Amino acid sequence: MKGADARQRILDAAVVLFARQGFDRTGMRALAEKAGVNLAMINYFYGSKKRLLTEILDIFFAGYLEIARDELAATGELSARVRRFVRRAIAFFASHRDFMLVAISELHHDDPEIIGHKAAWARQMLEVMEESFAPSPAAAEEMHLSPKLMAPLLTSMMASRFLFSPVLDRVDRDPGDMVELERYSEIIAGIVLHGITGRVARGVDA
Amino acid sequence: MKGADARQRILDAAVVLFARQGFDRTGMRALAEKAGVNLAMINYFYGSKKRLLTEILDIFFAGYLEIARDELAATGELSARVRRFVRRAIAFFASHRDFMLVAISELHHDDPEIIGHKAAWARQMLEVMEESFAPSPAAAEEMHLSPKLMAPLLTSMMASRFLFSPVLDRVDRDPGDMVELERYSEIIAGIVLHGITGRVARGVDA
DNA sequence: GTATTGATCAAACGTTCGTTTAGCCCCAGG
DNA sequence: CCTGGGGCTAAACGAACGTTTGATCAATAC
Repeated sequence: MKGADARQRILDAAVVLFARQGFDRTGMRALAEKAGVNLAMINYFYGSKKRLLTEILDIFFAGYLEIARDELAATGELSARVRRFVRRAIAFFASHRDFMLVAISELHHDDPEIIGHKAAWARQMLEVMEESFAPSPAAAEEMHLSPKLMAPLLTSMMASRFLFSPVLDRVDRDPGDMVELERYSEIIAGIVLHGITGRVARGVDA
Repeated sequence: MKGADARQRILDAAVVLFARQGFDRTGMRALAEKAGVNLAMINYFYGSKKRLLTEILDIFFAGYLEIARDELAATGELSARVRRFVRRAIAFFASHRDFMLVAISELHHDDPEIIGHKAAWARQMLEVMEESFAPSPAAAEEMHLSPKLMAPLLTSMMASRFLFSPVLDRVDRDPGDMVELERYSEIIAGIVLHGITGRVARGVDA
């Protein structure tokens, strides 16, 4: 069954090209060439270009949602759950960088099919968020930390480094000032929990 | 001088279509029709489709940078500066919503001309950030709040509501749970400063 | 009155797009 | 042996793309 190879190579090439050039800028011919397959094989395996995109979206959202379920909606202190969630999610963003860029950079399209597809995933994520923040101290309710606010906020915060890096890498004011992933996770978790003026949130906290 | 009208109408239509459909999905003919001008007028005024995009980018980045300079890099307590910056920036994002969506949603393109254009703006923003966080207490240095981390982070946090709203609006689990802009600004500023577990950061603080 | 200039237009340029078709190759099942 | 069908291909489809051209029109300058 040689077909499985080709099918996978198409998806690998697609996620790279979609992330770097955008979905619309990426032509089927360039995609076929990078994947090393014939042009017609793409629609043979995936039916259409759009279906190929939704498959990429599903891979990312399924992985992201699973992490949220595992860590954020578990039992235990809110701060510990947030810390573990942020660490795993950022590691996942890094290992699936191009999947993530496609998933949250290709947001603007009016296409009701794509938007509906994403909304189905978002609905599940909102449930996790609600479950995770609902039994929190009254402060959360008081601050209006609704799921519809927290889900985009947490995602944006963790993704910010990857979202802007194509531009920031070309600035090069001070190369080498990019913190490594492990510490990046701690910083983001610290800010989520205590903000930038809060006590230094490295390591364990109360 | 009827031309100024047409030129402005083209830009108005472009920013709406680019934000809703994306730059690549928006054709010159659809753009011309929405603007109520002849197809050839777009390149007559702007030279090319890409030049029209850079003009939109400049409008957004110039406004955003000015706010950062005014509020963030001013004198005074860090928390007060952050609070005022967040408030003004979010108001600017809301009033220039489509400009912002184009500016930060159209990030993936490999096009060196566009990336270089954005990098020039990012360089200035990083200078403001450095200036704003450099004379902070040692905690900032300790937490590695480098400009290259803070600039994308703050921007992403404030933009998260607008970035994901096309999808979230279609979820409709609990319509009406979207907080209004004024309170949204306070919440974001509170999280930036004190996190979600910090003391409730509404109103004045020490 | 005539030349100049900038705004506007319809039409066409060549290219690239996503998709489809018709057929080849090769191997398992009868 | 042959017969199907899945993997695979070259070629073509019509449509849409961004851009350019040459002409027309109105108003200004000489």
